Amino acid sequence: MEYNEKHIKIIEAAEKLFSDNGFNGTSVRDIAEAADVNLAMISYYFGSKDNLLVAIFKYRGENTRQLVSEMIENKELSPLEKFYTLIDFYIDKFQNQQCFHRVMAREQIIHTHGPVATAILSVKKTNMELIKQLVQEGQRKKQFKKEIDISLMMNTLFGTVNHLYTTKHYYKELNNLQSLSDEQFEKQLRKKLSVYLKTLFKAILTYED
Amino acid sequence: MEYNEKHIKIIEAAEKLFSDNGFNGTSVRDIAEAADVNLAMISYYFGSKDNLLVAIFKYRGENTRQLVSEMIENKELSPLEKFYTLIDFYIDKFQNQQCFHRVMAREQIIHTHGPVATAILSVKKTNMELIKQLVQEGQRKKQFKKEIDISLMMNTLFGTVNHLYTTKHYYKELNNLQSLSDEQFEKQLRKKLSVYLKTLFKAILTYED
DNA sequence: TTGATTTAAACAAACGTTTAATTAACAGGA
DNA sequence: TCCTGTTAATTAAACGTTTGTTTAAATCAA
Repeated sequence: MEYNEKHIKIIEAAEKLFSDNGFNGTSVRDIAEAADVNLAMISYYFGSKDNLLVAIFKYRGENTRQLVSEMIENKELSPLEKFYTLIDFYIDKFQNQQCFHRVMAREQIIHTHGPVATAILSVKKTNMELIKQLVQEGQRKKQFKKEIDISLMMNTLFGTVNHLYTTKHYYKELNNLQSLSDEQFEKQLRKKLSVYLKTLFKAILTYED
Repeated sequence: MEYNEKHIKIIEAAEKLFSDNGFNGTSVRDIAEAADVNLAMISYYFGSKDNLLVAIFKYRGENTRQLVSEMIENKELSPLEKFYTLIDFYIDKFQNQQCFHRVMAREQIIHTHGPVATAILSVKKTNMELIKQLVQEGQRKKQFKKEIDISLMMNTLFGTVNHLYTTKHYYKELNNLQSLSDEQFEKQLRKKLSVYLKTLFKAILTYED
């Protein structure tokens, strides 16, 4: 699917509104106004509001694979270093596309079947494969431990990052960080999370119990 | 707030529908039909649909504190054993109240302010305090390591359990477990998650890097 | 008889989508 | 360069539903 400027304007406006108010909490009229296009253009371009949601997932789901797989095939880094890079990659992804990930976090709960679920599943499958490769490389080189449940481990990675970024307003409150500016807070959060996750995953990957 | 049978019938019907279709994806008429009450009774009892959502959070947020704090004050168990009990407690909670936790997972993303956010924050504060006590006890007894970011650690606990249970249909697919019956799957998931999290948190709490 | 509960009906507002008319873009032929 | 035929893009208006909430009458319990 090719998207022109107007498609993208609509997609990004919808993404922001879905993120703030949810899919059903956003009207097509809201989107049209935010994207500064006529109401009917949304049906004309995407067919329906549901299809627009699917378009958002397709639009955002394209680039990831190549980036991650290039990084994994990098010969310079040890498996653990690669994993550290992967962690920072996902943190950056959540940080830079917070609207999208909020939409995804909400919609993946409801859509167990249908086109949205299919789009999400395909991204998850890709992630799973790539991480599996990386873990197996680490195990071959005896740098990771033998018994690693990759699926649950991914759940911890995405679950932690996802939960933290989608509910960061609670994190801010619980840690009395309300005085920080948004930028300061985001910067600090990112740094802390990065250090924390690297320690955590070093333990998961190497700690024999 | 006192809830009679009819209140609870409405609350539980709403919880199930919100879980399946989202808050804005569920009409008051749907709820009335599912709860087998007249449409107007919902306004009569709760005032509005928004208040009904708040009522769900209050209804479910009541019991937790006492259960957890009794468990933490139990003198028989070591801090690590207590933490293991806590993990199983939360797994059971998510497993037994999946509808509620799906609603919560979705709504906590959107509600950054207002009565829903307040209700959620109060539950989180309680959890945080109790876990903090437990971690500090473990540190005093030299069984846990010194530097532990409790807030991020909680994020991992809730993030992992939450993400896994709210997106278990993807987990099932990704691990080719479609042939399992729902009961078998749930049973297996619970067991695996319990073992996994105990290993994981033993590492987080004791592993010095 | 009084006040709480329950009901069917009605309310205006908002919803996603479609329609039919209008404008813009652009091709090929003079 | 201009005219013309055709398709694509854009618009305001309207469509029929559905929405959350309210009303006013009816039923119930005490």
